[in-house]
Amino acid sequence: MEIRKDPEIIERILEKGVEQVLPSKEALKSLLESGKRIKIYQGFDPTADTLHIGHTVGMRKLEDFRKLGHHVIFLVGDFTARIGDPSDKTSARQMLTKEQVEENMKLYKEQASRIIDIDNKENPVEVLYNSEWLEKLNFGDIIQLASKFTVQQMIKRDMFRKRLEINKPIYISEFMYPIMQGYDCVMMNVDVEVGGNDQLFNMLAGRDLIMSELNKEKIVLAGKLLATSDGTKMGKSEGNMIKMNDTPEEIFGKVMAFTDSMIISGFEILTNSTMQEVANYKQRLESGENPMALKKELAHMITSEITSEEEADKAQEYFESVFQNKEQNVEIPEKSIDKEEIPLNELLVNIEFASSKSEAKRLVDQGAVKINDQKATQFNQILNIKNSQPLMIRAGRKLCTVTYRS
RNA sequence: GCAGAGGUGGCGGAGUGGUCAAACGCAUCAGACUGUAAAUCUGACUCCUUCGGGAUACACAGGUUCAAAUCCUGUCCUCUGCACCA
Repeated sequence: MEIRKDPEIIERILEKGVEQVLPSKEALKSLLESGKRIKIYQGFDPTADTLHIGHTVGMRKLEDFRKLGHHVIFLVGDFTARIGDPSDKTSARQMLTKEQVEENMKLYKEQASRIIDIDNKENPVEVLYNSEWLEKLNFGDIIQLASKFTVQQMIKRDMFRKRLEINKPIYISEFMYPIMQGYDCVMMNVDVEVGGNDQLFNMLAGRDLIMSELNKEKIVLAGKLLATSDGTKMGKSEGNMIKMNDTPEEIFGKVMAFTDSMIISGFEILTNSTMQEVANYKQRLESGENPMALKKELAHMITSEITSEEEADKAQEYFESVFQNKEQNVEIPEKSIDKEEIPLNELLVNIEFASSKSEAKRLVDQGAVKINDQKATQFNQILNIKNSQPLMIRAGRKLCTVTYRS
């Protein structure tokens, strides 16, 4: 495998969307310029049934490394997912079962391949599962590993310290997570680990471990996190997180709901734009261009990179006509139900616009629900689905048409 | 192990026998205003309901009482101090 030293790609790896590189950017740079083929990985824990946009940050990095001809590993953290990463959790989390994890894992590879060329002919990405080695460890091995770390090291970690301060429990199992991640590094014998900045602690644990086990310096590349102006991580709530299996319309809409202060970092972190292009966007924004227009460009770009160009065009058209010009002669998402007649509140639950009938009722009471553009007032009114034109239902920001399916 | 404190809704945190589906704050959702932005104002925020109500709920399991988040007993868990330092 020939190793390329394309300065543009190297520059991008080192700068774009990068929070920090340890021990230093120079170290990584000289490694990339050495012509040696290096091994890079990022781990993804299948704790949810889909990857989300935050994952694409690291995947873009992996793709750049891959393009240069390096050995890239996409590690599925099927074992670690079951234990749970304590990062940014204020309280310990529920462990997942093996079945749940397997279920979640199914779509990961397909979704990742939208960003990374996993099956590339010349330089494919290796996909590994960490249960392969973690499952085999016995108690003796684990003690052996654990003895490489001290409690002092562990409680240096910000979130553990916070919990200590507010007298919240910290379980020993939570200390094991960084150790497992470190062991991954050792088993794969990697040179570089990529991850979000929230993973810094875990990644550093691996750095120490690989140093003592293999006498090798692993470089850690920590990516920026998409954050709002007040520093809170974006998408912590389910509703706003852009998932890889969202429809193009949803992706576009969710980007449009970004706070203005996220636009520039959105271009930097979530798209393939070059640093120069990002600087241009920043320039345009500062010169007083309507943030909304820029946000639309961002939304289009993100949507097309996750789905396709045509899908993004359609999503934009949909967004503009439905939400901006309030037109209706556009194709809107269609849902079908198998009931001939149904009360409104049940319908809202059925099409997942509300999670319970009580909630559906509340939405109606608050004037959030419209049927064919008429505000609905009766939460229990019976709708005839079978013998009518498709109904257009809107609840807050959500919109769809409902048809009968026999 | 001993002693003390404590476990309340997504989170923080009031409440110490009835007026508590639980103050207040944050988060969230909706309405108004907008650019599906921010800020602001308003409302909602367990579930079911024939919209009158009903059923669950304040760690868990029992008990006292007309009535319990609130009192009693047991269990589990957390924190602090002391002891232990294998």
